[in-house]
Amino acid sequence: MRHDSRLSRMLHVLIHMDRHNGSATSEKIAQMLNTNPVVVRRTMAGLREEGYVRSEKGHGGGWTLARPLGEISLLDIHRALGSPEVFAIGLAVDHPDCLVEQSVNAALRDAFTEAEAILISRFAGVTIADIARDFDDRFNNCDQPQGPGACN
Amino acid sequence: MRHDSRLSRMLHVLIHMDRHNGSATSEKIAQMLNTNPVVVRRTMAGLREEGYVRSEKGHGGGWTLARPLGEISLLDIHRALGSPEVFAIGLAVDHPDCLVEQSVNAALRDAFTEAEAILISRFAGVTIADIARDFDDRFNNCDQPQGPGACN
DNA sequence: CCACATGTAACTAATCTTGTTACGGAATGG
DNA sequence: CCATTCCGTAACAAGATTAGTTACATGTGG
Repeated sequence: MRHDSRLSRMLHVLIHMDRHNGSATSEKIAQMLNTNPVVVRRTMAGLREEGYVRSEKGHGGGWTLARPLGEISLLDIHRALGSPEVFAIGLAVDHPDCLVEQSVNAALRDAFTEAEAILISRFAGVTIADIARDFDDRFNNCDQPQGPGACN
Repeated sequence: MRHDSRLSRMLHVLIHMDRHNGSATSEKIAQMLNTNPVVVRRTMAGLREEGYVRSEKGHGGGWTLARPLGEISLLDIHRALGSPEVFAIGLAVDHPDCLVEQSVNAALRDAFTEAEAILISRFAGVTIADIARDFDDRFNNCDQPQGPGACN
C-alpha cells in the first residue's frame, strides 16, 4: 500500500455504474475493484454524503448514481473523499522557531502551493463524463471489443 | 510519521553548514534536527554521492559543503535523495486491462504530470543560496537577534 | 419472518518513514 | 601503536497510515 488510490477507484466505479444503469451492490463493485465490500461502502460513504450517489438497503438495493457524470468533476470526488493530502513530501516542522527553517519552509510551501493549485484546477476542469467519453473513443478503436463493462 | 521530510531537513542543514564554516559531525547535525546521527548519515549519503557535501572520518572529521549554495538547487537535493515520489495520491493499478480504468488513469496521469512538472521547475529555479538570502532578510528584521546558528 | 443489503466498529495486515542499536572501518592524536 | 573520534551500514523496533477482514446491527421488501 503505497498511496491513496481512492480517487482513482471511485472514478472507475462511477463510470461503470453509469454504463450499467440499475443498481450495483457493494459486493459487485468490490469484485470489479479487486477489493472488499466494506472498503467500497467506506469509500462511497463520502460520495453519498455529497449527493453524488445514493445507497439503498434490502432486496434490489445497492448503489446508484444521483447525478449525471457531466455534473461531477474530479475535484468534487477529491473533496468528497475528504480532500486528502496531495503530497508525499512535506516540511519537517510546521512552525519552527529556527529562522533558517522558517525560510526553508517558506520556499517549499511556495512550490507546493503552486503545484497543488495547478492540480486542483485541473481536477476542477475535468468531469467524469469527459473520462467516459475518452473511454468510448478507446472502445471504438479497439480491435477486440469486450463489452461495455469489460474489466480485467 | 506522515510524509517524507528529508528535503526540508537537508536544506535546513546545508544552510547551517554554510554559516558555520568548519565541519559538523553527524551528532551535532542530529541535535539541530532533533533526530539521530544515523539518520543524518543515511540521508546525507545521497548528497555526498552527488558531490554536494563531503564527509571525513576520524578526529576533526564530519561533514563539509563541497560546493557553494548558489550552485545547488532544490531540485538537485530532491534528486540526490533519489527523486522520491511526489504525490500521496495515485492510481489503483498502473497498467489495467479494463479500458475504463485506462481512461481514468490517463486523465489522472495528465493532471499529476502537469502538477509535478510545475513543482520540479520551481525546485529547479530556486538555489539554496536564495533561501539563505531570505533568511538574512528575516534575521535583519528580527527584534531579538539570536545569532546566525540559532535553532529552536 | 427471512433473505438481502447497507452501516459501522474493531481488529489485522502490509507498507513506509523514522528512530535505534550494534558493529565495522578509517583517520587522528597522543 | 593504540585509544579516541568519527563515518558506513546492516538489522531491527516504533509509529503512522491505508487497505483488508470479521462481526454484527439495522433497514427493506417479498
